[in-house]
Amino acid sequence: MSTKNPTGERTDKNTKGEEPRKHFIEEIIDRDRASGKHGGRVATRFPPEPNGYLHIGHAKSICLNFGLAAKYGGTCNLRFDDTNPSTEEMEYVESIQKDVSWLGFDWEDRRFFASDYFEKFFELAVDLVKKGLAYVDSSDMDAIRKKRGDYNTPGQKSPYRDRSVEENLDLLGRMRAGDLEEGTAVLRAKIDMESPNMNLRDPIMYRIRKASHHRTGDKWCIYPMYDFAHGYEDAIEGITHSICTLEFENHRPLYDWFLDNVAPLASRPQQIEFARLNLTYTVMSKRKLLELVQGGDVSGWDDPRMPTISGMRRRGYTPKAIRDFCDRIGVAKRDSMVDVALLEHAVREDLNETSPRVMAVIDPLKLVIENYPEGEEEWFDAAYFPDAPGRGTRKVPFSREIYIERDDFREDAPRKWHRFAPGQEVRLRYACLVKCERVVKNDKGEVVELRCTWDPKSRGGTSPDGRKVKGTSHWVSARHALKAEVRQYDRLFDKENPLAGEGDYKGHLNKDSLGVIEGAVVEPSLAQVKAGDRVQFERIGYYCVDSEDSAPGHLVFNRTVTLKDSWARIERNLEKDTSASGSGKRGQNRPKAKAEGNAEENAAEESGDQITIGTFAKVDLRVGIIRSAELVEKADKLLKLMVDIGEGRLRQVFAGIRSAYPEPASLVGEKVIVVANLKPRQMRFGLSEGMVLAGGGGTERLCVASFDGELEPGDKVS
RNA sequence: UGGGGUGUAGGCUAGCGGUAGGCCCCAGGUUUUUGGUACCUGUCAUCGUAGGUUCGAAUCCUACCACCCCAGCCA
Repeated sequence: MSTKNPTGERTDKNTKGEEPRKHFIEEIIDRDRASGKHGGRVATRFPPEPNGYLHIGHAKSICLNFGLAAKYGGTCNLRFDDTNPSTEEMEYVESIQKDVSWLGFDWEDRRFFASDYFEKFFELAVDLVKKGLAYVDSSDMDAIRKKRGDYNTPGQKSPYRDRSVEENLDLLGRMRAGDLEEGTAVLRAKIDMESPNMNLRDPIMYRIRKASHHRTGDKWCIYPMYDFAHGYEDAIEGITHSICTLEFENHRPLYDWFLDNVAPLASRPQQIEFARLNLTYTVMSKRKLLELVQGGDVSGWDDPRMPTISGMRRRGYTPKAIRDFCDRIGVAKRDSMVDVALLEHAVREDLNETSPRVMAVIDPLKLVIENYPEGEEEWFDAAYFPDAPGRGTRKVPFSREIYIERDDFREDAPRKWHRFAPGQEVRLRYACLVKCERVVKNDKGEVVELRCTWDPKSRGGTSPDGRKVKGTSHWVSARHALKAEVRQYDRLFDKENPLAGEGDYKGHLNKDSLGVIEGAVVEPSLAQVKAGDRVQFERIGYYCVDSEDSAPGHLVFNRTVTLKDSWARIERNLEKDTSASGSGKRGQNRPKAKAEGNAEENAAEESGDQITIGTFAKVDLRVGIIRSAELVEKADKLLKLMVDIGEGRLRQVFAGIRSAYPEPASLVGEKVIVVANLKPRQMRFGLSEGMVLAGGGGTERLCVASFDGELEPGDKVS
């Protein structure tokens, strides 16, 4: 219902994303509280099965359940759903507890185990038997499966379905006592063998399992099934909202059936389902993660490439980043696959705030400052947080021989290269300006050393005469350098969805997901770092001291995530410019776009960077005369041009050349080159019916290509 | 060929009858002793499709289509 206030403004609509929007579960809770259900109480639970380590998908559920409790002043229990002794272990309950508290959530004194309720479950089962709603089926597994039917054929009743209550009670007692062997009998709920919902075709409640349970030992040899147990666990604990993932939607009628057919318990919980998290470039099922661990594809559950909480912790992720991520992805019911870039964004955001900056060189190249006295050294002040100098500084030693990043040097510098190259001056961060004078190579022609000179007046890295030095590089003094091992982690899989398509997902493991670099060097202030410490290696990325393998004499750093690298982007575009002569829109080379590229583009791609003359000939270039030119409002780069190309009408063209022609009137009368057969493009200001060729790039040196001479509008340009 | 769900830009997500908003990605720019950060700007959606109701539909109705889940003595 829409309501309007006296000024006519809608009052029930979300204002510009101010209030965090509510997801459907919060709406359900709001409704329940408004109607007084559960006395307004909110009680949730996080119910992991202790048969594996928690992963980022569980984090979503943890944040949801604990978050809801916090938001509504309720409680959230940690409950181990340990109803299957054959897969569960104490190791897992330890790790789960560690992960939940590390994420920042507190279950206080509410740690529960389903196994604590085993006696109660048995009572409930007996109750159901007495009501004629459960029976012992002595069929074997195979017979039960066959009689269950399938989607198109109803199931058939078991021959044991109509045993008397007495017989059932007796049999159930013997199941419990261990008189019956595994697989010879189960307790089943008597519901409906013809139900279109397979879950309702007399689901199994108890199976015989003569295995030792990690908590109850050998006390039991029958164990309850999930559907039978879960609702009761919730009810016993007074849970109000029992949140689980979508695949349990089909089980909800069962959840309700079990609750409705026994005497009322402490509360009547409601099951609500949401979509589990999927992340690009990884897998999320416990089974597959186990396979990776057991198959030796990773070093363990806490391998920093794993999407497990423990792996991410070791990798350097922060609890806050993970919580933020979970907030951003939202809660809904549609299947989705979240871009791992969003996760990376969340860590960068937190780490940018919290990680002190230090200098490290991953792939060292020696640089000798020829006019710096041998044997001398000086120590420069360097801020841990350059954007907040108050947050502390350290001293960084400088001397005649230093290491720089090999990647920061190019013998043949491309355009826009601001870093080391012959003859180019570069700033050494916090230290000084140096100029590369000479390159020393070995027999194989590899660069082994740079010979430079420095400007003593630039101490601290300042420019004494105000000369522009665009590039700043990180470095480490050779004499003072600490050796370090650096592990350059990358995505575990090289395919967005490793599960899609044919073939085993393991075939898509990223061969380069772990790059171990032994010969890195770091500044001496890092000598005392402790396991888990996080830093930013300036200009490179965020790193974390490995909690297992790092030691004072042997530092090991794990790459959490790289810094954003806009040089990589520039370089990509440069390559594209040289191969495609800068025509058309740049920067749309997302993987999808490539696949959907039209035939011509594909043809061009097939022959590498070159196109055939035939392809080029398809471009219809015409002489055009600009008849009018004006600024486009709300578009600071565009000019609207009306161009005559001899068609008897003017073409409207929007061109991004405003920076070069602040007074567009000067363009009127220019003879220019127009791409005449470009597919018209609908822009918010109107239709753009072609393109005017221009030279230069960026804002500097931009100019439309024009002709002099006796050319007529519409003349072909070749 | 049963049942249960879900469909809003490249990816997430809001919208709850008044004509699509946010975040990520991408592109460009300003500031910068990190090609980082911050800030600004921009591109991209006839809301799965087709009908209908209505002055008005992403929102209501109908039909269709696509995708996901279900035949463990797993959870």
